Amino acid sequence: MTDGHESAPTGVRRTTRQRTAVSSALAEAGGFLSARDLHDRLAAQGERVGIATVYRTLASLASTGEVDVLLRDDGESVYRRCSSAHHHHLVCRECGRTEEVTGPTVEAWATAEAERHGFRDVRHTVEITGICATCTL
Amino acid sequence: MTDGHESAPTGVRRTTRQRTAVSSALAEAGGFLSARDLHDRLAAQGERVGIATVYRTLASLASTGEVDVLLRDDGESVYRRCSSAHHHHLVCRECGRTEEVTGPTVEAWATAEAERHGFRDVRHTVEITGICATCTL
DNA sequence: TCTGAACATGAGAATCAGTATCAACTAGCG
DNA sequence: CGCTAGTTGATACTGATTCTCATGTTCAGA
Ligand SMILES: [Zn+2]
Ligand SMILES: [Zn+2]
Ligand SMILES: [Zn+2]
Ligand SMILES: [Zn+2]
Repeated sequence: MTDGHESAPTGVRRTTRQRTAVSSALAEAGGFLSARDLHDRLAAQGERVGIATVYRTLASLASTGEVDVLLRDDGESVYRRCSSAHHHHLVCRECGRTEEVTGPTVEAWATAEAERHGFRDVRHTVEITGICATCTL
Repeated sequence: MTDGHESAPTGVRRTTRQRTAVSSALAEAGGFLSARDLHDRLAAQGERVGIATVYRTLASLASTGEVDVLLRDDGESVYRRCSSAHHHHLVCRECGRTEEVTGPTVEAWATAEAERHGFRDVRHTVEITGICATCTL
């Protein structure tokens, strides 16, 4: 772990067929998809991209804030192209439909609550789930 | 999948050495532990309980609300004996110290936000993390 | 106390998402 | 074109959690 004589990326991000494919497939999807879902979707449209590359690309997109990552209850991560502004999600447990919600209320509450306990450098996770109007019909 | 002639538990909950051991070990621990942690802890004190049983017991305790389950970022679940009243957690990212926080504010916000979008049967997850006072010193 | 059916257990196999390897491949620059 | 650093993907691997199923226990009832 002293130097990088092997091939540690130095910061250049190349454009490849695979990265483009993953990005646009994710954009077209609109909702949340797991890496596996995305891989299948790509395969269906004839784009051959290795699952490892799908994971790598998603991780990269997530680190730049281009996609949102959600850790589902079953432990699998799902991704979605997402506005970069801080916000939370309202997800339908039935059909997966997702709405973005912003909340100065929670933001303030979370911060206040944390400071009250002497915590600093506060972050938070808020997820709301329910059954959407369509699925209630 | 039509009837249960095999041995599907019908609702009776028996007391066994293993369940007692898991419950009390969890109570003694106080904080959040993974199933593996708990298994090791039991082994250390001479209690031989299969890992599968640890998982089964934890799942059972979680379903009755006797323990809290938290899905960590790395995907592993951690458990903790917990008051049954609805509340959220404020966790230190450095030492793991945990405070329980309740919030009529978030409760109301989450519900209102969900209803505004036509969602019903609303549930929510809220986790706040930060660096506690002790770790800041 | 004795019985037996329903429950529970545990060793090990199976699953499954995600990561590590590493040789072959290619984008981008000059 | 030709080189070099960044990329890819088949595949092995890891680590958590679940499944299998033969064997061991619990406890209501006799
Ligand atoms: Zn829905
Ligand atoms: Zn927020
Ligand atoms: Zn701390
Ligand atoms: Zn709440």
